[in-house]
Amino acid sequence: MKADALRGHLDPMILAVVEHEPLHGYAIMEALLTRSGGELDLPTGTLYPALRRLERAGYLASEWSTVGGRKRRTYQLTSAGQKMLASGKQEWLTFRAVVEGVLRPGQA
Amino acid sequence: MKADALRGHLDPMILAVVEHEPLHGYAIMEALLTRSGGELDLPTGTLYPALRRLERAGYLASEWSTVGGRKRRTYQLTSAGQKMLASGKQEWLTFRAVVEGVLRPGQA
DNA sequence: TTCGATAAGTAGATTCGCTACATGTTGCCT
DNA sequence: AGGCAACATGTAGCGAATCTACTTATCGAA
Repeated sequence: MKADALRGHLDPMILAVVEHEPLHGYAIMEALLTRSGGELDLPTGTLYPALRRLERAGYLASEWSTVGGRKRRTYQLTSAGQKMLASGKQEWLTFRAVVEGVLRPGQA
Repeated sequence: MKADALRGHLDPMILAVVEHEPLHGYAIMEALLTRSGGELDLPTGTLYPALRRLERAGYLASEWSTVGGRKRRTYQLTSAGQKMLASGKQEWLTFRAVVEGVLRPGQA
């Protein structure tokens, strides 16, 4: 999968992963990897800045903790983040329809 | 639809539009608009540079003509472009599976 | 004769995912 | 004991592609 195919789609994906349970960065990476069937293996230089961006934008809130001697920053969805996620899901459906309307991927 | 959702997906869409008939830039814009149900209204500052990029990359070939006093540059798919389009369609399916695996857009 | 549609382009800004680097802990294997 | 994989977080700077805004030009209709 090409690098910048992700552009503009990563944010809702991150929000989706913490929708039902708060997770720390590393766990978010693992969740994305699992949910994508091993396809989405984000470099830390992508994920961590993205998380800070989402927090700065008010979609995530974070809290530090220490588990087994390791420091974790755990992120949870804010109510603004919930709205963002909902509209992100909707936008995805629109986007998918647009691409498939043009691409007609069923046809060889 | 957000601006950079398109990132990395525009190229195969352009190639798809000229798959069965060569078209000039303006007609490609219209075809994208039509096929996308009015959603994909590209600014010329996006489309024309993209076409030159695709030609430079060897996926499109162009030819000038004059129709009704207006100059047109008509683009057609090269054989490299055909391969690119085919793999682009395949990549789209992968990408869609990745996003939907993470997003689970059916769930509220 | 002005305006919308047709037609093609460039310059420059912005954004964000990437590579590469930096730091530190824990626990297993040899 | 030493080393290495996994766990955990982060920054600096690059590059590519889409965008806004602008330019130029023709044609037909109001």
